[in-house]
Formats: sequence, structure tokens, C-alpha cells
Amino acid sequence: MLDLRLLTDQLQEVTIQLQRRGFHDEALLSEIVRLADQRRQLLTEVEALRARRNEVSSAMASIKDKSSPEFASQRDAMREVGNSIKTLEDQHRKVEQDLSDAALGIPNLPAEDVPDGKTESSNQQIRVVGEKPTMAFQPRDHVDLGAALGVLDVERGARIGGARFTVLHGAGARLERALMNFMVDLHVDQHGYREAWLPVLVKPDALQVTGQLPKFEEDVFKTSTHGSEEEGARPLYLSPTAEVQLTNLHAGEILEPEQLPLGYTAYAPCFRSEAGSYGRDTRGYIRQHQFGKVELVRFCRPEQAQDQLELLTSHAEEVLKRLGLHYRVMLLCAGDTGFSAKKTYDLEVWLPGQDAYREISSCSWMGDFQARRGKIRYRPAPKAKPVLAHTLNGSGLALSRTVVAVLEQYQQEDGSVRIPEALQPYMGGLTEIQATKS
RNA sequence: GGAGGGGUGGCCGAGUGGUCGAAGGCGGCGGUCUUGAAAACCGCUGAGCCCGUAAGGGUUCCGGGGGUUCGAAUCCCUUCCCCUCCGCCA
Repeated sequence: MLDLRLLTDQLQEVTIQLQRRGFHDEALLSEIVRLADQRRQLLTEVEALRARRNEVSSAMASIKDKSSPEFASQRDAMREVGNSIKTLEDQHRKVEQDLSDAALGIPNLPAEDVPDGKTESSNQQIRVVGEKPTMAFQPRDHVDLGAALGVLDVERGARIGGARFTVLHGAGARLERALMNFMVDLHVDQHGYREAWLPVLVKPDALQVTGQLPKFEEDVFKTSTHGSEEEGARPLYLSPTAEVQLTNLHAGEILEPEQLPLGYTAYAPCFRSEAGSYGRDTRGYIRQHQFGKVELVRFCRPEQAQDQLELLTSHAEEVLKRLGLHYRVMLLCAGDTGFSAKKTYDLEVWLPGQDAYREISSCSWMGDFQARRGKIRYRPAPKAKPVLAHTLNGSGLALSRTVVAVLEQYQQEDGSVRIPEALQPYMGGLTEIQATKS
């Protein structure tokens, strides 16, 4: 959520910044300004009445004879004041609700150094790391490779879960598990993250903090609950990314300055409905309803944020470097930057089987956008007023796509796949995946 | 699932309709004393919102929501969470 004061005081500037990312609902913006103004008026009015009531009430408390005419007349007068207060409170509550509904639909402002542009074609290539592996043969894609090796089983995945579910077998399953441990260990031991093991079902409130709700409900899986929602039963959602759980770790808290910057990492399965992506990436292990991911989340002071984004990105990159995977770093243009983010680097790994770079990590600086929704604050100095923290997150990395990248970049002419050296200890010393009879 | 108990400030804990944002203690900060430290003593010590350049003023918050009342931490309804015992269970 944006700072409403900023929005109302500098509407023009905010509008321009939002237009950069393709947001053009200026009617909504002026509605917010109107509601904010109305809210303030109602509040001033109701608080004046409450002040009066408080004053008279404490005077009434000191009247000893509660049956005196003096007491009775004051009580009658206050009865009307009480009713007015109630009426104004109802109005205020409604305006407050409308205001928050409207404000939750406004995306974050892009950072200044984010390039203009509407689509991914305007993204900027920042750097390229490593080189495309030379192959004196026609590289195969991971679906063919995985099927031939007996490690990737799309058919049986569909049998169990339907489309966009996959079963891994043998060395393939172990590869995913090895990657998970390798990544978490790296971030904990080398990068100083605190490891977490998390709930996967999450409350709507948690999703609202990170920005998936209320606007993108169709993208997440919602579970059914006992009892109707009208009766107050709150449904739980399958978390689409551990960013949700990790960012909410400090919701409602005031952190001490020496705690920052602070980093968490976690492996968690992620679930996405992929509504609206029909027909896209239907082949293989690229876009699944369920996938594993090792997540990185950082909390910091505003003045640390830009550096923290570079640091976080370098942590995700380190995984690719140690695995010897060729990739490039893209700075997303304003139009391609996600709803809650100010600035995002995508890491795109080279997939020779598709002759393309594909996103394998997305590292973002959210500013105070999520912190405002989640009331995540820190105290800049002892006794100072709490200030909203900044949050950052990134995949470090998406496991399924790393499996794909290893299969495709380490494939050999005979269809076997070498295991990156860094991973071999996690694979029980296995150096190569070869076809097995299944 | 059944039966009970409980949610109060950073923490512990009192408070069952009226100057209660809330006793007392702990912790933290500052001071006195001390060569220094400890002890002792004194003072300060929550957050949000509104008005104001500021000083300051107002208001809300005792798990959440609603109600009763002139007035609610206190009474009523509802909901969430935690604990104990029983049952079930990876």
C-alpha cells in the first residue's frame, strides 16, 4: 500500500510514476483523495463529540446523588451526543473501509532507476555470467532428456494431479532434494540467513500483506473450510511463494535497529493456479501448479535498501555460479515490475533445449509497500518513533527450474547428464545420471 | 471431537460499570551516591490517528468484531488464539 499522505499531497507526481508502470486508473486515484478528505472531516467531527462526552462523563461520575435532577438532565443531553457519535462512527467506518479497499488496488511506485517500458521487451540486460556450453550435437530439452533417463514423468504426474503436475523418479527426485539442501546450506552457512520451516497454508491477512490479495485472488489456491464464510470461517490459501510466510514473520512487530538488516531463508513448496496462463509453457517442468523454491527475504532500513537488493541478488546468483550454470541478469522495466515491487532483477538461466533464457529467480525491493500493510517497523534510535522497514525478497532459487537447467546445460551427446561438482556431495557422490531400465 | 481454564503495556501480574492508558514488580533509559562498578534511592519509560510550522492539544487501543449504558478493561453476544485433561492421529 502506498503512503496515503504522499498520494493526496503529491497526487500529480504519484500519477506520473504509476503511469510509468501502465497504471491509468486516475478515477480511482481521485476517489482516494476524496475519501481521505472525507475520512479526516468525519474523524475531526466525531473526536470533538467524544471529547465532550468524556468531559461530561467524568463530571457525572463526581455527582454523588445519581437520582438528582441535575444528573438526569445531563444524562438526557448525553444520550443525544451518544447517538450522534454512533451515527458518525458508522459513517467513518464505511469511509475507512472504502478507502482501504481502494488503496489496496494501487500498485507500488517504481524506483527512479527503473527503465520505462510496458513489456518485457524493454527490460535491460545488466550482465551475462558464464557462457553457453558448447555442444557438438543438437541439444534436447529436459522433457525428452528426463523421459529417456526415466527421471521426469509427466504422464504419471497428470494421472495423479492432472495437468501441470509432474513426478520425479530416482536420481531426478534426488536432484531436486539435493538442490534444496545445497541452496539452503549455502544461504545459511555462507550468506548469513536464518533458516525457517514454514506453514504452507496461510491466512488471507498474510497474503494481503505481501500483495497477492485482494487483487490477485484468482492466482492462488483457496482451500475449503468447515463452516461458511458468512459465519466467520476464514478460508486458508496454499502459499504461492514463501515470500508470504517469511515477510509475515515480523508483521506487527517493531524491530530494534541493530537487528537490521535481517535475512531469512526457507525451502517451501509453492502453489499457483496459473489462471490466465492457459497454453503458455504447457510443456515440461517449467510452469507447474506446485513447485519447490528456496526463498530469500530481507528486512532493512530504507537507506540500506538499494544495497540490500544488490546483495540479495548476488546471493541468488551465487547459487547459479556454484552450479556452473550460465545465466544473465535483467533489470525489469516499469511495466514488467510486479504489483508490490519498486525494482526487480530477474535472473534468467540458459536453457539450450529451448534455445532461450528463462526466469529462474526474481529479486525485488518492495520499499515500505508491504511493511505498511503488515505494520513491520523498526526503531531508528532508542526512544525514537517507529519507522516502516523496507522488505526485499528473491528466489534463491526455484528448484524445478534449476532441475531443468541442470538437465539441459549438463546434457551429453548420449543423453546422460553430468552432476555439477558442487552438488555431488548432496547426490551421494553421483557424478552422472544415466538411463536406467524402469 | 468432548470437558474445563485463560488472553491486560517489552515481560510478569492486579483490576468485575465512573478521573483506569490502567496498581505493583521485572526489564530498559537517565540521575544521585562511588576512584570505578555493584547495591540503594529518585525520575522517565507503549502504539495508531486527527488538528498544529512548532510548542502542544484531542482521540482511539486491555486478543478481534458487535451490543447494552450518560459512561465499558470491567456486563452481554460472537469470533480467533493459547493452555490442561480425555478421545483420535502422522
